[in-house]
Amino acid sequence: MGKKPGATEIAGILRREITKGVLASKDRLPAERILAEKYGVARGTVREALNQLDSEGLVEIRAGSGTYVIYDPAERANAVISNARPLELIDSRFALEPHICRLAVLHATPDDFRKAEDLLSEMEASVSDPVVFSHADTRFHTLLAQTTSNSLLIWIISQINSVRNQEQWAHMRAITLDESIIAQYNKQHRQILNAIRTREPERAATLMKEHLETARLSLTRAAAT
Amino acid sequence: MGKKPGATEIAGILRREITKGVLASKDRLPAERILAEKYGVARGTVREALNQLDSEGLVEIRAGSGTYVIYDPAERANAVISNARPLELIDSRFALEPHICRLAVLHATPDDFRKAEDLLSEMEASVSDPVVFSHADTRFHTLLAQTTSNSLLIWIISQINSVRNQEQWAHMRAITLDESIIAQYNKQHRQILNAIRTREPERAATLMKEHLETARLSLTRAAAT
DNA sequence: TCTATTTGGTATAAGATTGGTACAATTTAG
DNA sequence: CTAAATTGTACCAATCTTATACCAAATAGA
Repeated sequence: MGKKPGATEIAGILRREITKGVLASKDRLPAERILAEKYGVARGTVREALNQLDSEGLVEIRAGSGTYVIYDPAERANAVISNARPLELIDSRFALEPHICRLAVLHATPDDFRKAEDLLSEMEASVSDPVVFSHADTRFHTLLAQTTSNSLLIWIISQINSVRNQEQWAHMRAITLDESIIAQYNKQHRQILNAIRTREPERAATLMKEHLETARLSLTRAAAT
Repeated sequence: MGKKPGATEIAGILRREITKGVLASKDRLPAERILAEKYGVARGTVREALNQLDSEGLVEIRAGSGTYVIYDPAERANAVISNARPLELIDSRFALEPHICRLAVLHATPDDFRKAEDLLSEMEASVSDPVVFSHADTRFHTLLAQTTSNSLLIWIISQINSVRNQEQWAHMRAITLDESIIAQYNKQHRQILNAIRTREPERAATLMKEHLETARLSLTRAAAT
């Protein structure tokens, strides 16, 4: 595996150890000569790696003293996303997606409807395949966000979707998505799309709320099992 | 599976590894010759794949050095948020905050009300100081999000609020926040808080919508000047 | 306090590694 | 069959790594 680590690789190794907490803040790293021997590279290479981390603000190099970790893991916002719980996710979607439907009514183009139809077809052909359905479902809700042309909303939805694509949620899909549930979702998706097509903002928003309520119920039901 | 990978397929493999975080930002990809051997293709094919990723902005190719991942979700977040336009921000808040009010009705504690009262007092004492008012206003809306106890919503609102604290928005405040507007905001804030206190979710949500509509109007009016 | 040790800072030159490019032969797709 | 893509090869230029030596700053111990 590790044939010939270079400065970038050394920096990557140390960066991961720092951000993962293996090397805590204020810790002193081993001396450059020690690190060089440990990773089997020249001292200049270790030096270059440490300078990269220094310019990133991860470590502080003090001449004659050593190299110290200076890193505040609290400002790491990504952890919030990774640790979001299912009901928190649903509540967030409850806040966002009905209004996204209202905005979609205002901005949806024929091209958007064509793409949405394709996704609905794909989902309707996948009632027995939760994995394929779930992927198309995510793209459908993403598409609705994209029709708003609001980059901030699109980004927020993409962040929320990144949660759903994580490994821990695969099990959630497996226990909540049976054929009858998927069939119900498909029906609701089509109703929502129709309401947007006929330019009924409040109806589209209400249908989306019902859709999310269905999802919330299937979640709590599964959790009770 | 491994039939005959072409340049597009190689690019797809690497793209997934990058976006899924297997290859983190600043990491160096294996040398073209290594990748060619790994995937069983010629170096030219790997080269084409890397050029695709380069034009997508996912990697940076440096002659004599290597190919480096430059895709960082966190940086993208900053870019999106920094470039958000005022009306996009209002629309996003329109999506989020009414429902946050509904959730606040369910979860608000006496301590939350006490903190909210403090902020209202601070804002009411700042009708002639847009800077102080605006700061307290941000904290008020943040507090509402915090009462939901939904870490995902709290994080989203904090991200949105980070926009409002930026320099370019100072000018926006200056031209939209005169004394009468601030007085109106204060009145609306108090109405919202009262609706939450009396546990009227829909009334709180409606009042929040009216509040945001007022903000939207003052924005468009200022933009027309 | 003074000294020895440890640590980072700098410089250098040779050699290894990497991407850049060109071209003809071959395979694949339409 | 034709056009495009892939392959295999060779060489070039840019960059990085190595190895060594010595200097300066900080630290630890007498």
